[in-house]
Amino acid sequence: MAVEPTADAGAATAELTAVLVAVTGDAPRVLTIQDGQALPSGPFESNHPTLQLGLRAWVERQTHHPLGYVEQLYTFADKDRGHAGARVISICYLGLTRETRASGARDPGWQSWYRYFPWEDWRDGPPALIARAIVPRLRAWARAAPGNATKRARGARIAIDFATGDTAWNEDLVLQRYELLYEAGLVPEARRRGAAAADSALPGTAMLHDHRRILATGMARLRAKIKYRPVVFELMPPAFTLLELQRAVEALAGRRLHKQNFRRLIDQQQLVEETGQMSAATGGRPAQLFRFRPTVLLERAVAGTKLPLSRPA
Amino acid sequence: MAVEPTADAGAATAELTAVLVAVTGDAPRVLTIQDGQALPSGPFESNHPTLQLGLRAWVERQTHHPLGYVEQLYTFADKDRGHAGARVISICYLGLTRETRASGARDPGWQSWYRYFPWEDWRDGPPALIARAIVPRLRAWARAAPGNATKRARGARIAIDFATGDTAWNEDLVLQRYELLYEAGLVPEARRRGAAAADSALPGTAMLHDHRRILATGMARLRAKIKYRPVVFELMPPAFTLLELQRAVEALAGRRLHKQNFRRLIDQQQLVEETGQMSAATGGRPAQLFRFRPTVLLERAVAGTKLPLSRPA
DNA sequence: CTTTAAAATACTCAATTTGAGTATAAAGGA
DNA sequence: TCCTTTATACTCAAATTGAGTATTTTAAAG
Repeated sequence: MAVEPTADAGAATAELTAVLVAVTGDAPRVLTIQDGQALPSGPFESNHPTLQLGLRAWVERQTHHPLGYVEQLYTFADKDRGHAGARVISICYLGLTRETRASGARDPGWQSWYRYFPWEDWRDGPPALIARAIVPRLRAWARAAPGNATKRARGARIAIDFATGDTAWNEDLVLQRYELLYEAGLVPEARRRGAAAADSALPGTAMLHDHRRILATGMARLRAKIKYRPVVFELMPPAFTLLELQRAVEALAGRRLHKQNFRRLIDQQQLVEETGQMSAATGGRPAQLFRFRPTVLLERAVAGTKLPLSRPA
Repeated sequence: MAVEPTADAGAATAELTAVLVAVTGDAPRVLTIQDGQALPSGPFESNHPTLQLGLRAWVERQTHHPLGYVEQLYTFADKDRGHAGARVISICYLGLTRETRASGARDPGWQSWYRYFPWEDWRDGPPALIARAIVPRLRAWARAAPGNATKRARGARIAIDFATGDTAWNEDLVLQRYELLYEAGLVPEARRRGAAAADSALPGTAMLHDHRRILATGMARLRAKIKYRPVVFELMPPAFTLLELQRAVEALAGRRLHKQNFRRLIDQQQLVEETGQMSAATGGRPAQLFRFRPTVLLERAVAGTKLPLSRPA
């Protein structure tokens, strides 16, 4: 077993793809190119010591944004990823960066990620399109399954992923939901492959190649992560109010939090400290401005930064 | 930004590396080659539709083991990974498989992972070598740091990773601990690079290339995962007693569990069902044999399969 | 100057979950 | 018959979690 790679057995081309996330106000943003149809990606240049540094340099050169937290997402090397012939290995990263408002001009590259996944935003309750468009079509697909076992299995997946049964909505299942819709032929990307022909389109913008799947992977990872690691920090400006922090988390998670409990947790964990300054109130009583405690940066590998995502509803 | 990859900008060679885990009795095993000095790896053959299928086929051909759960771990493409010249992209996977006892003959390829990380096994309390050998040397390294800020930062990392302060031992930090030892020059692998020269060796077998780091990554991932996903199942035989299940989890986590609470959780989550048969008792009162409920396989993407890893001590 | 809306802030409370026990039953071997 | 080993049944207190009420502070609208 195992072995020296022969000269060209594993020959391939490597490229980087990035899911760069920022939060502006209450919108979770992702950086796109080609009019919102693709994620930034490019060839992997081999003059960097590590992949991660290569990605950092590349992103910062392209976007002029400092990149806070970076994490590897997934590596795809599936056969028909568009390019025929030589296999392309695509190494995908998730990157978090501070609010983007460059200089007044809204950069069109930063899109709300709910543009691509409208069913993922439950901040104002269950999106109507789930009950109206998604579930009925998925049910039809389940009924059309070959055997009885398959029918049941599909039904169970629908119940779990879209909370139609007694289980509550689970915001982490972004990728599973996308894959379910893909298999059911409800997204246009599915048409290219062998899957069932795509029905009339569902709301939600498609992307080129498998970029929407990559975005789903990034969203799922980030949503899972904010529950036990203080990564939101990377998305916040140097000083912020607690409500702004809460709104940022809500934007990412796609659901509302209980304000009092959110604050209880935040100060139990001693993640922030007062700056002494107050915010230019945007309506009500002025709020204190906080900053992250410097030790958080070090401890970030550890503490259980659980966030009180509220339950069923 | 972004772009068509040019002809040879991202040229590279791809190889697969696998961390294959099994549990026999109370030993967590990992499949190795070259007399326990390396993880199985080989060139990535491009005639498979997806990476994962490629890995599966490759592993099953090499080891004649059916592969249960497979998950991508990490992709390395760092410059000086041994081979000079062309960059090698190494895509690493974690794979779980059933108990290995092929036919009586103990396969020497399956090694206890604590052979490589003796400080990670806390099942019989804190390993003596931590207090005796590791912490003193790490402290010396911290004292030798250039600035005061660096000294403090190193001290904090030691406290968190090796539970010297008031925080409890966190079994998930396998990778962080390895990297700390690496930076401190306490593992022989560090000698090759720029890091401080390795001291007289610490207990724990080293591996070739960066395979020990990859193993650490796999261990960390698996330890984190068993807490919220029912992946242990992939490691168990078709029928097993609850104690055997508990021992398997303990083997992976490297710590003891509270028996009664473990069982409470197991049946709250309805993960198993009785087979009706009893085990050939190994000493005491015979135990019932259980099997996993078939639905678990489907739901495995979901349920919070929390395991009661016991606290501080 | 009063009213109102938008927040911040301070508490309370019940239900669950968690960690850790004690007590008892069943089996086999010395 | 005693002893060891394991299974199994309960109990209990502490901590955590989810959800609520009540009160205060400010800016802006009327």
